[in-house]
Amino acid sequence: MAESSEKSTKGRREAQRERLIGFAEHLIATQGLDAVRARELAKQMGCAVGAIYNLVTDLDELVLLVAQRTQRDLSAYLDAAAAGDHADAEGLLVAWAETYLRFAKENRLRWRALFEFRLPPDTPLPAWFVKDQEAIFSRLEDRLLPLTARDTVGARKLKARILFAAVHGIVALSLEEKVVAMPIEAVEGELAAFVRAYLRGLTTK
Amino acid sequence: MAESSEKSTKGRREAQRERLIGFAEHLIATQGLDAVRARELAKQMGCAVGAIYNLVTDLDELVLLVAQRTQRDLSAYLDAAAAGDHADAEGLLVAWAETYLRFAKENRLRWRALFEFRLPPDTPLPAWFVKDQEAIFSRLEDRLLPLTARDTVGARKLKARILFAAVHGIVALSLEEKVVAMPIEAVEGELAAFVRAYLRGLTTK
DNA sequence: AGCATGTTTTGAACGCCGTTCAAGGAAATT
DNA sequence: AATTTCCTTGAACGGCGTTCAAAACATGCT
Repeated sequence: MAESSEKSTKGRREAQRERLIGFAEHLIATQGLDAVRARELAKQMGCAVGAIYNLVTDLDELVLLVAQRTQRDLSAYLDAAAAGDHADAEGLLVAWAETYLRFAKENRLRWRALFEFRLPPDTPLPAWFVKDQEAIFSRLEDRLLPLTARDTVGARKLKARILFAAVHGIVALSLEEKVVAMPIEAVEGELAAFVRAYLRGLTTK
Repeated sequence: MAESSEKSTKGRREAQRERLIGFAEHLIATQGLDAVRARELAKQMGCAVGAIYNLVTDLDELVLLVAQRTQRDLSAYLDAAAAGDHADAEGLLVAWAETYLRFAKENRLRWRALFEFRLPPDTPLPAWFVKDQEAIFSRLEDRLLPLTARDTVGARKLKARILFAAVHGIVALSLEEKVVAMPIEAVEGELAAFVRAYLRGLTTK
């Protein structure tokens, strides 16, 4: 009957899993990565600690699932920014950089968790996680195309990632306050200039 | 008599502190930040757990002290790179970027710890830590001077930090393997081009 | 020398943590 | 109804950072 309340037992399990991810997401968003603790989650779920390990193998897996959601939210931000009109490819790339900064600012703890989590050494990122990441970068590659027309596909892929990494570095060090004298307000004013300068340098040989 | 073995009790305390920092540094260098554990340090020091808290208020403080050493080592790398001869300011800035990458590669865990540690929220970085950091950036500022002659001091300070942050982001994402398809070897080949492109873009209005 | 005073060292204990697992309960299958 | 399969429970395990009463040591004084 009611399809959203119980359904098959398999569907119920899946629903519980979603609920768990939601709680973890909320904990991360409000208190940071370290707040994801088994006993707290159990309390919120209304179950015993052990039950969590039926929905998820690890707390690490849970964190990764939240990270996936965060990546998707970021993707949505970028899509929204792309919807506006931009004179040229550079305009959109600049807008994306500023969108990234805004996303990080507005979702600080969740965004931070994206780079803070560690999976056991030599464990590669799972394929489902990488897939969402590719989606983000493929956008960048497309927009870099007009500016790097003479590059191979591989070289362009790399340049897209380098541009992202550079912008990320700027955003990260500014928000993390690990490096002094990089106040966020000042960076907001300079980020566009940075991207423009790099792109200008890319094209002027 | 023997001045290096005991001296005043105050000096002994200081020596023990150095020894402790050394062990912590070694743990970080070989096993990462999480390996800094009170009981393990006590074992290496040959004392009881509690004694550690006489030399250091926290494990956090200890980590910060190690971070300071790492910053200084990085400083030495940069100095060494500056000793070579470079045609122009750009040449040195490029060399520094590549030196930073090399430092991160050769001291991976220690370098990572520099950005991984967290002090309690709203705790500012201690002054003694900030001081060593300034030393690193002031170099950059000096070299950026010819390229940003028309900027105010503040604007140049910011640009120096932005350049560092950008390079750091590229190095970090490549070494952390959180973003796929940024293999270190490929980045090694592109980092100089990135810095050159940015600097070229900076000067060509 | 003995005693009193201050300082340092000790390690058991506290309150957390992630994770496991024997036991009991519920649901599905026969 | 009986049986098998699955899920849930929560005490228990080993580990963590940190504390603190008591013991050991050092120092100064008579």
